[in-house]
Amino acid sequence: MAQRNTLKYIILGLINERPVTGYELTKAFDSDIGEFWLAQHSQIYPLLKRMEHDQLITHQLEVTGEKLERKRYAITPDGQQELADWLNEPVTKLNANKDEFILKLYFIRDRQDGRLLPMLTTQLQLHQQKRNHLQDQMAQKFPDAAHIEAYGHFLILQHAISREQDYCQWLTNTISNLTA
Amino acid sequence: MAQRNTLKYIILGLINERPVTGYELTKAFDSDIGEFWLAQHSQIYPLLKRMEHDQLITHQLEVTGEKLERKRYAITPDGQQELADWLNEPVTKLNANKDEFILKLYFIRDRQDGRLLPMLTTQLQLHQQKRNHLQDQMAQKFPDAAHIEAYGHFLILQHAISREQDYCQWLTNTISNLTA
DNA sequence: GGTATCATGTAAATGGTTACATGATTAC
DNA sequence: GTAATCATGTAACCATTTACATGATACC
Repeated sequence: MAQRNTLKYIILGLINERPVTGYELTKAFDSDIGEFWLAQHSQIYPLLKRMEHDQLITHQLEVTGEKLERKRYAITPDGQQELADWLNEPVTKLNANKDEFILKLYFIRDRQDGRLLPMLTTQLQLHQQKRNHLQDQMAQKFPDAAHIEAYGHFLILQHAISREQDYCQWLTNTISNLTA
Repeated sequence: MAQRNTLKYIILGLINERPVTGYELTKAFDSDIGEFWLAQHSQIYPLLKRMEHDQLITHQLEVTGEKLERKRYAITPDGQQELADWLNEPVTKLNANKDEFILKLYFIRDRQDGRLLPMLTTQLQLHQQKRNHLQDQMAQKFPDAAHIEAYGHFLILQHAISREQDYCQWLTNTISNLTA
């Protein structure tokens, strides 16, 4: 055995909403879900093939214009079962969230270290950008707070914003503490 | 090319503080740094061998009791250079922080979905435990707020606590919003 | 004497990234 | 016509996990 194929479940979840192409799946990781998982098309296409072989999904060919083909994948009953099993299986442990900036910080022992301030300010910019982006997404996708369709999507967006807010706050506090 | 070997730099950073054994390195991922990166001994021992071959580290044999040997690794000038280069190289992008619970949540569309509440409460327990653990660590490792030696270590612990605090807050709010 | 921990390795399998590769369609 | 985007794939390489394997030492 080796690692658990989480990507498979993400793909099942996305296809379960509506039939999609590999290209559309790839795009999904640029936004939304990309906050919490990443995947390139080179990982997605072969996995789709394998999942079809395992009868979790099927595809139909579509043609755009003269020749350009695309495969639109739909979920099978087996696929739906596997998705449901995954959703019902409780998450019993938290995995480390990998953060290269934090790792570097760990090795800065001295409060006076000249690298500290530039590291912190660069990082603050990145997280502020991300926070702004997420807030734009929220405004765009959930303009009406009273009528929320995709509730889970709303929740994770809210969580991501809160997380970035907290990250910025910590960085800001640390910077002002250093420069005081 | 493929993935960037971040573990190498973590190991260099740890060995740079003081000479350590593979066993001690493995233990380091159970606490402290384990918040932000994980590694098993099966990954560490071969990498140590490779790093020694690349002349980033060297080792000396120590013997405990009659026979039990251990290799205590020290950093070389090349290793120190490589560590410094890594630390100086700015972190210009944020990577997705993988969170399986959040992914599952994404696929729950309906606010009335019966799976929602148990998922949230289980997750709250996990994050509360983690927060408590981190607060214990803080009290233990940094009892005197005025005299902080390992400043980076202090900062990342502070950050981890703040992050878990925020996670718990979001879960608590979401739960009370659901049950209202 | 037994159990937990110290201590170091290897093997097999899979996950994931980067690069290579090709061609069609759309919009300017 | 040309650049951006749509669309799908493969190859090579490395990271990471899980399992297999062995023996010593410390503590009760």
